[in-house]
Amino acid sequence: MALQLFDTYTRSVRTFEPLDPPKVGLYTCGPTVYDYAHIGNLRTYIFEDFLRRVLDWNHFDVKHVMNITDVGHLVSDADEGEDKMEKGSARTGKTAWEIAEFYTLAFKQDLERLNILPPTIWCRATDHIADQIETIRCIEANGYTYQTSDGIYFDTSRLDDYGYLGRLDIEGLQAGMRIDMGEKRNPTDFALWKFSPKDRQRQMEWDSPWGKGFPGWHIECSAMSARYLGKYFDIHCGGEDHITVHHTNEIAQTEACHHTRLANFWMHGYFLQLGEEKMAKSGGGFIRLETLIERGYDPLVYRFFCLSALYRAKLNFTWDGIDAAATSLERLRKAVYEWGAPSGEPDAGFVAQFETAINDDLNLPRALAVTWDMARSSLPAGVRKATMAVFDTVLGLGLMEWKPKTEGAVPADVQALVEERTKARVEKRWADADKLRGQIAALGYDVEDSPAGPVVKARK
RNA sequence: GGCGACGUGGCCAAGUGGCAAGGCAAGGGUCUGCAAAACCCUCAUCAGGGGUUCAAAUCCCCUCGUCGCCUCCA
Repeated sequence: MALQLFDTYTRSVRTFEPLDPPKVGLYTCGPTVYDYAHIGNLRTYIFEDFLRRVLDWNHFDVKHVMNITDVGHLVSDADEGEDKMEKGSARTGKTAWEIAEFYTLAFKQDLERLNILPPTIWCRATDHIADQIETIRCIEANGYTYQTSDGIYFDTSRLDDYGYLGRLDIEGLQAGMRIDMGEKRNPTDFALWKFSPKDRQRQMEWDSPWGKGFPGWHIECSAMSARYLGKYFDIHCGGEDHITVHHTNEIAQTEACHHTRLANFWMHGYFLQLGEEKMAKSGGGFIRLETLIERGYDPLVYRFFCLSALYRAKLNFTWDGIDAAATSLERLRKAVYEWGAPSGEPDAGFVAQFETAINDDLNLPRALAVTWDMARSSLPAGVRKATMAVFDTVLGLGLMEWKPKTEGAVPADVQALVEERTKARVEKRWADADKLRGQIAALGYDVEDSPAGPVVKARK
């Protein structure tokens, strides 16, 4: 079955065909590095990783570009020019550059812990100021800009199909406006270049044909994607929140400059819901991957959790849900481990079922169901293992490498009790054995009898 | 105020016109001295109402509920 993907631009599932086979250009909007990523952010990167792996599965040659936004997105279009980087700087006393570096490293560590494949190319906004200026000049030369007292703006009324991606109701937006227009001509207009405030020095500012300042929110993606992937490439991804503003404006910029709609496919990951509301950096409920680790979960439990829902549906985060994922993943890992070494060919039938699921717009929940069917099938263990090796190239759960944890040293007193109990069991003194198990439990250890002898485990 | 999405068993979640995947939990069972682990079995008519159809969780309408976007946001 050929790969089918949902395209937000056309609001339909389409057969994916590269523009220039077998090459595939993939651009995924990266983080703004002014704070840690929360697990809601990470859900989107996990989705993009599944996409990347499914493209690999289909033998495409993927060039994956991810940006790091290390220059201030403005707090709003109409404000005084304060941005999140400078704000973070004021909060912590570090320079904006140090903050960007710190959170970039933290972000990359999160990706690594989640088994997310690194992109082919990382690119930072501050390394591409010249490209951004060049793109703005191009837009200006084509007549889509105007200047106000605080910057150069994109005139969205000049594009007939502005807002098509988000199916924006421009008049409706006018009616229910919640934003301060400033000097903008249309509510949907946005800054391409902002001037530095006259009364103070910004940490991040550059010279430009329009004066000293810094780039607007959306221009970096148009500029950097064009540099690395060309004016029109295969797939552009991001979170669902990007549909109506960020990606809509990227498309506007690129249409104004290059006369293309930037990407052939537009794909969006949907939000992780925390109880009744989305997880937000402002407000409560900021859960990081680190938070899960502190609570004793393997980071891959979160990846597994994301696997249980479609990328195109919101997913409810609950601790019960995480527990369920932890238990489930543990069982799968143990089973795969106990199968021993792979032998023979992967089972063609199950591989075909798996492929049908993932090629159907990344239906990972169904792929996971196939995985369980396969795991519990009557195939020889070696074949199951060989088949799982193939599945895990997409699942990315590290199933082939996993080993049961070798228990840390058990305290001598516990060990002594365990040995005493073993002796009691050999002599069939059951009451004594149970009593000893109780004593061991009181010290915080569980003892389980296996054919190979007792297994002692520290209680969580 | 405008636009949009969603509402499936105790929980998470597939399925979008033809007898409701999967995981977790729960109950029962096999195994075990007893347990644990593992394995097996059982467990839903799809928010409510109306309509279209031979046939609807799946299409249309209404009601109720929840959420997202419109402001930096994955």
